[in-house]
Amino acid sequence: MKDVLAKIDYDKKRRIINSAMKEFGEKGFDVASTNNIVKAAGISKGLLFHYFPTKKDLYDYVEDFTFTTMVTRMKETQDEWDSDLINRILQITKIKMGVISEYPDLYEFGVQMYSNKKIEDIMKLIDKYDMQLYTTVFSNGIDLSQFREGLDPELTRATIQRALEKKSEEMMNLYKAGQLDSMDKIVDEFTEYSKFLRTAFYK
Amino acid sequence: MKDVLAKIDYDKKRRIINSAMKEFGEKGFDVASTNNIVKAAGISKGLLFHYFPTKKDLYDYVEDFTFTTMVTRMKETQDEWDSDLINRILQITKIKMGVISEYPDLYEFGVQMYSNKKIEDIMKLIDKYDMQLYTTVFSNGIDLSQFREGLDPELTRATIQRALEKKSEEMMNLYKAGQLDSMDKIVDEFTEYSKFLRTAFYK
DNA sequence: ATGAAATTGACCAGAGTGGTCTGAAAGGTT
DNA sequence: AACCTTTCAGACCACTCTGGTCAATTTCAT
Repeated sequence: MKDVLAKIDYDKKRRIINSAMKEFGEKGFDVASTNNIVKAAGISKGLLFHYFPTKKDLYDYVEDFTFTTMVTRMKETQDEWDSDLINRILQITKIKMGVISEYPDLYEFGVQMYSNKKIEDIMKLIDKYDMQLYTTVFSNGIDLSQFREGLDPELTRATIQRALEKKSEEMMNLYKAGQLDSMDKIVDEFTEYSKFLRTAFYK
Repeated sequence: MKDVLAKIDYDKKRRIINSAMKEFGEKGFDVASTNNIVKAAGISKGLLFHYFPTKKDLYDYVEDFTFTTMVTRMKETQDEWDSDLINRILQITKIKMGVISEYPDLYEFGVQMYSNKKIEDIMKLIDKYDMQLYTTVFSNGIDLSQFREGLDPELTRATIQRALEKKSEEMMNLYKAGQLDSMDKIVDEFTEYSKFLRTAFYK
């Protein structure tokens, strides 16, 4: 499998991965149909099973690909991470956007992946892919002394994070509904909104 | 259909509705299996199709039931709605919790319902069930003059709403994962968190 | 021209589908 | 008890779709 897989044309591989992510992400492993995947990817059924002997092999490959991609992208920028919470969230959001614009269904696939697993299995994955650091990406190394006096720093941190995450979900929904032309607009509005949060919470 | 339906034993009806909500909510109309529904409801296939001539009839009934339940519950408390944003959100959250504890899968079914429909069809439903008021439940009749000077009132409103919604999602996930024993705990922690938001945003 | 690699899609057995139908059980009325 | 109606069961049906196979064709480097 591996040897035959290494030689695939890059675009074809991307098409297969994207189609598989979408189908698995929408329906989960059992209900996902290989027929739909090959149709969406524009290849024949025989070819898919030439590359991936079984449906499960395809799923495992996509899962590994998803983790590896996210971890790699985050590691690349790790030494530039800001200690200011809002800047940090902006950095991570930009990374997410970058990945999503290349693999539009990676995120939904990731969500589906998590929701179908027991907590212990998720722990194993986090361990396997060296993601410990990223589970605390919004708290580790963050400077909490910038917030206004009289506000509990940890609650302030949590609130800023919640507000920005919800905002980003709202924007992503608009984008998916086709009511937002470019991803850059998301980052722009995001930056604008974070100014308000600074006046509300920062010294 | 209607005449035969009116006579069903209440518990049996509730079992059928809950099973149908769960199956439709998880898998959507096409993939949902009537076999699974009857199995979960503990009735025979013949009986289900005695009450609901087709799968579509069952789906329509559950959809109507979901809307009607939500609207009714909200209308009941409408005249007590608070003009204070945080109190209003607390009120609505309690209503939601009440419904969910009676029909655990109603909420997921509702989400699924929306996600499979075009915007225009959703508009029709909102119209049909007289839900216009509830689409603006967190902005209509809210007193924005209580917020601190120097903070944009609309952005403040949106931020409080985002923070509390995200918080409630976090709690619901804990509850679904079995890490939270009672729904009351959710309301308690919710109330506690809202104190912080008051010190941060209110005069 | 030749051999190897990539690619196709008709095909398979099996599982599962929504829905039907015969008839058993339960309950009410006389 | 006898009879009728309503409620319920589950085997059964025709049909669709599944993951996976494989012989045949195309592509391509040599």
